[in-house]
Amino acid sequence: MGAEAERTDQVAEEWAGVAPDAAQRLVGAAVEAFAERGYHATTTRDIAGRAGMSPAALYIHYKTKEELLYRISVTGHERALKIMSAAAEAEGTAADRLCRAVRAFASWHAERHTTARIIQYELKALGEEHYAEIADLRRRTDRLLREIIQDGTDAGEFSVRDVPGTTLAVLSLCVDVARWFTADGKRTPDQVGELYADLVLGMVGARRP
Amino acid sequence: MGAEAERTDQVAEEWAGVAPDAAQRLVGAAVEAFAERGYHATTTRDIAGRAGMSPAALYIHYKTKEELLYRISVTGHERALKIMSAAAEAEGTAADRLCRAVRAFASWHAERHTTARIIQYELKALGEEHYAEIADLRRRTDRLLREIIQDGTDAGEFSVRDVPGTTLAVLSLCVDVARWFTADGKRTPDQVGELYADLVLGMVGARRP
DNA sequence: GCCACGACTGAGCAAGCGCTTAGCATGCGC
DNA sequence: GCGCATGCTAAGCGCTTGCTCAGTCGTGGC
Repeated sequence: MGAEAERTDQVAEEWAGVAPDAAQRLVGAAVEAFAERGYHATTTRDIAGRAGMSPAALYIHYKTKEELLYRISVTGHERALKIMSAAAEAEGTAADRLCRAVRAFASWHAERHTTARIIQYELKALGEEHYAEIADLRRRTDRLLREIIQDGTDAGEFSVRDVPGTTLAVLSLCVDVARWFTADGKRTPDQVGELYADLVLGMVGARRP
Repeated sequence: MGAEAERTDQVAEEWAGVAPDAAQRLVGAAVEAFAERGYHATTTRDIAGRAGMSPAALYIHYKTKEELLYRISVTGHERALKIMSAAAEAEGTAADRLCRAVRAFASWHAERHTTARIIQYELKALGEEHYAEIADLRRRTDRLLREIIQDGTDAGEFSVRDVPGTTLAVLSLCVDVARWFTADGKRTPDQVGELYADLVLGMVGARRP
């Protein structure tokens, strides 16, 4: 199986919950097209074509092209938030939780770099109300990470001068994986997660031995 | 003077070398428009309008809309490379040079976040030949940073397990400043540079006291 | 005074955009 | 067998896009 088909399979799996089948194929096609060319450079004809349908079919399942972006954005942000909250609520020291959080968050941005690229770099293309909803999900993700870093700092595990600034930097580092990661690069998503967890522990002054 | 006019002034200053005046106003207008809405969402009418000219005037000074992006991209990448090479060639320990490099590189991405946003996030909109030229400038920037980190690791100043991976992460961290930085935020570009230099020294296991 | 020339505009072209509409198959309840 | 909802397509509408071109304006050389 070639890299192309593999990715298509992965995209399909990611949207397995969407029904009916045509709607699922459309959202999968949109993810691929948006990630490849950007939202504004993607045409509704392109999306429909990739899904094997006529341009008009798109509008039976989605009101506008922006709604497709919004659905992708909500699903992606919810998944990212879930990953972060799973790590935040885990047992263990702050260093354990930070390590888990960064490893999972960074490797998700590598593994699902197509979806991640869209949700991180096409925010401005969302409508105003949709943007506000997404911004709330983003704030919640940020707060979870900040709390871990604050906990570690309070407990003396970390040595961090600027907790909000460091939180911002760690999030930014993980998010930007979606920009540079490619499936044919020399690192697997897991390796990226490992590397990043190690680097971030260094950033907060709690490098593991 | 309002924030709007201030930014316009800064943009004008950045492109002060471009002649004639109309070409300079056009490239400044393009920087603002591309950074605000993205390349594909910006129309040539918008650029010309911001420069106080008719749509046709653009084509006297630039062959296509893509040429404007290319000029912005070359200038921006050359400036970023110059910043990196100044730090790389400086006197001092590897930690000194890394600190300088990150401080200058990150704060440039904050200070000139409009230009930086374009050159970092609109690469795919470049034509093939133009892209190849830009990719070369990027590789040179990467190499300079990697050499600093390699030097520090060889000298025992740093403790880095994966030099190319860490280089990628540091560059990614600095570059992504352009995505989240806004002039009305609570951090100045210099403060971002200071914070990031400190965090990166931690990443390489050489945190200053 | 007049011409040549570069800078610029108003009008507009061909192509492509997001999206709509009318109509056609298919499959279900009865 | 029939009516009808559903999922889809072919055609195309109104508009915007990047870009062009004929012509106007202001200016410097002679």
